[in-house]
Amino acid sequence: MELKQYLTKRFTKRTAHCYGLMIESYTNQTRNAAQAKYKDILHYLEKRRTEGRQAGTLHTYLAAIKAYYDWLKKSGRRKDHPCKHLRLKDKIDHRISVQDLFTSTELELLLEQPSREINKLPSIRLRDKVIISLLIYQGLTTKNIVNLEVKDLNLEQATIYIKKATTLNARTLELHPKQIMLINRYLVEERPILNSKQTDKLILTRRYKPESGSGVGKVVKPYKKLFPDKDLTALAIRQSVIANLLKAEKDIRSVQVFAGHKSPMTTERYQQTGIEELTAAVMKFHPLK
DNA sequence: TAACGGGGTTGTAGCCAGGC
DNA sequence: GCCTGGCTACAACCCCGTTA
Repeated sequence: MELKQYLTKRFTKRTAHCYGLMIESYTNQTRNAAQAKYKDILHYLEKRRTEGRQAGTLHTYLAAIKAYYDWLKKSGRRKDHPCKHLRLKDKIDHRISVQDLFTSTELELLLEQPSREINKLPSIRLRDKVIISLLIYQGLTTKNIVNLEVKDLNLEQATIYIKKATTLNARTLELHPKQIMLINRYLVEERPILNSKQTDKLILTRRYKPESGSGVGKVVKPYKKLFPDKDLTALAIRQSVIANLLKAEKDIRSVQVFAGHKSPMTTERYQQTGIEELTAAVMKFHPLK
């Protein structure tokens, strides 16, 4: 069995692809990689570490390398596994940088900004506003937004159904009063023009196709200049919504359901005590060297 | 020809599950 | 309850094709 075939069989398409690239990088940079020893693998990882790779990335590289030697062993090309029990000491930082998040007032500001205007193409001004509203009121991920269908909306009951994603639970969320009219206008005025291919997806591109995901980031990008000290992304908006909700409600369980987190541990990462908040602010403006 | 979207590539971060 | 390993989604970037 060839390596590519082995990876595809063992992992998902995406992971197999990533691991394939990482293994290629490893074998290109390691002399006689197929017969490499424990110290050769450490040397390679150290090299990546000095290049500034984050702990999470190093763990991913090691997982790919382990898969490579699993394949060599399984296919009879090698008898031993040089790094089967290798564990990295690099710790992955799971903390959310709460000091870089946005307040509810700042987020509402996004919805009040004029939309980008592009000539000679179908208007997507309302579509962009709908996307912004789903980010700042429901804290959806890009994938959540892309997967939305018209039937997931219930404007009469002011709710929206968010489908289950790989790592997030399904949930039904309330729509903000400001969204009802906005979404209705999008459905009546813009979407019929964009929907020449008769798809059920809610968010469509000006090329008449369902939104693939890259467009969500592009909707957010023009507003980055409003917050020069922070990094405005779709993900940062979601994190802000969750953190603000936790701050206001202090009820982890309801915030967990809102965010779609499978584990309350994930939601807890967004919680921050006053001391931690203060420390974060000090570190941001007066970093200790 | 400019502007845009789509798709591929690459590196990073989020999330979950399981072990200790 | 914390830590770690593993998987995958996301963001940034780039290039190419399409459209006006």
